[in-house]
Amino acid sequence: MNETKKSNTEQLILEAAEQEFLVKGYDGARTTIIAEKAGVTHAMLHYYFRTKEQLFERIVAKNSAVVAQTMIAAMGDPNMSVQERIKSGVASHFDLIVANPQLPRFLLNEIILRPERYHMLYENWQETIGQLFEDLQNEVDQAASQGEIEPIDVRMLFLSIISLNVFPFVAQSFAEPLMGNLITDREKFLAARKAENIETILRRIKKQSI
Amino acid sequence: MNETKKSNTEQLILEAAEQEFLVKGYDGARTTIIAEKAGVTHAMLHYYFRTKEQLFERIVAKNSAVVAQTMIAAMGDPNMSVQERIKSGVASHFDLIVANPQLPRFLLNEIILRPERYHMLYENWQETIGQLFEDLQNEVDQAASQGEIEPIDVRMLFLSIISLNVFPFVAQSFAEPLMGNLITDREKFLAARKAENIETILRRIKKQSI
DNA sequence: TTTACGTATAACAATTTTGTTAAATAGAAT
DNA sequence: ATTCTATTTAACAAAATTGTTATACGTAAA
Repeated sequence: MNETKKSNTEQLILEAAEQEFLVKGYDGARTTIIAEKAGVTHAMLHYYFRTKEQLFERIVAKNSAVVAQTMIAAMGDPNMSVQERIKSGVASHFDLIVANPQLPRFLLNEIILRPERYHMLYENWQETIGQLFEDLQNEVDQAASQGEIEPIDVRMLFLSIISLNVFPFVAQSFAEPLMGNLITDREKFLAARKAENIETILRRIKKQSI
Repeated sequence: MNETKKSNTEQLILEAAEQEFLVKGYDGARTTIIAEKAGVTHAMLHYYFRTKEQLFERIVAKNSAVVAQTMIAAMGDPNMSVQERIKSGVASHFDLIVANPQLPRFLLNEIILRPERYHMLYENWQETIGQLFEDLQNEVDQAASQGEIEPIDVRMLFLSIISLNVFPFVAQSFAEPLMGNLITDREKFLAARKAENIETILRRIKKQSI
């Protein structure tokens, strides 16, 4: 109930555009189809957003904030022990992906296709993420030196976390037919997968008994 | 030196098409650009392959064999102990991805966009993969019951393996700017990442000391 | 009421992209 | 030499996609 500020048709177009762009990407989406799905003539689309490009920008802008959010979430809550922090990081990152399951594939593709367009995003992200890496690495190093966990490069750990959490969504339609009944009950699978990813990451940093 | 059987221009077109399609996908690729990159007139492209669609089919056909190969590789060599089998599976799967770094993103996207087109692939894969899952699950269950490893659903394990191995390539251009100097030396990073993924998976199945 | 403004429609224009064709060329087979 | 075939070229046609414009409509302010 918070998006009624803008004219109704403008909003309808934005919603249809988001669906189309997220699923089909910039190249695959068609302005005529977007207009059709929005239930407006396709001239209206150009009236409100001038070009496909500008409409696309709106969708990217709306969604790229979420991406930064997910990356930060994956670093966990600093007010916790290292293990707890990482555990909460995996969990909340996973939850954010579940809430935006189409977003990763979309953005990964668009960034590969037109990297120039996303330079500005990186400048925002780089320092925030860099700082978080630094902090977390310090914590990890300290915990490792006290024998609480195994030493590890947090960037590698981070890459593992987002790999485990994101890939099943990027690859969903690929994996589904191969996994038998594992994925059929979506709720069940999501819960199991979340637990599995947490387990995998925690075991990775767990101190090996000698 | 083994592809000179076909006429030279046909081969040139195929090579250019593979580059374009793998990077830009079906929607993003342009037949004119492919022809240009191949150094032939774009009428030649239609002369040899009639339609963009048919040219695309050729590229898909050529590459989808590799995909089946990677999945099978990820199951490891059955003539080994379970730990060794899984370790070798992760390693050789990783190597296959390194050898075809653009393929995963390409196929994942195309399958999502036009699932119908890939039904035939699944029918081949499903039984092979299903059988491999069954065999491996038996081995794992047995090893687990003897206290050698932790019990686990091999499909979950498989999903983790391909997540860890594939995602960094799918997300390369996204991750690069965020990872600082971690990725700059590609050879070094690949070796480190391979070791990291093996370690992560082996720890996942390692029997916990009590 | 009338003016002004944002919104809507329908028809059209421009551009991009894919696909075709007729005629020219070159080389091998008869 | 002639015929036949595969290849090439250049110009063109068709389709799909994006973008524009002239005109109409409705509503709120003057």
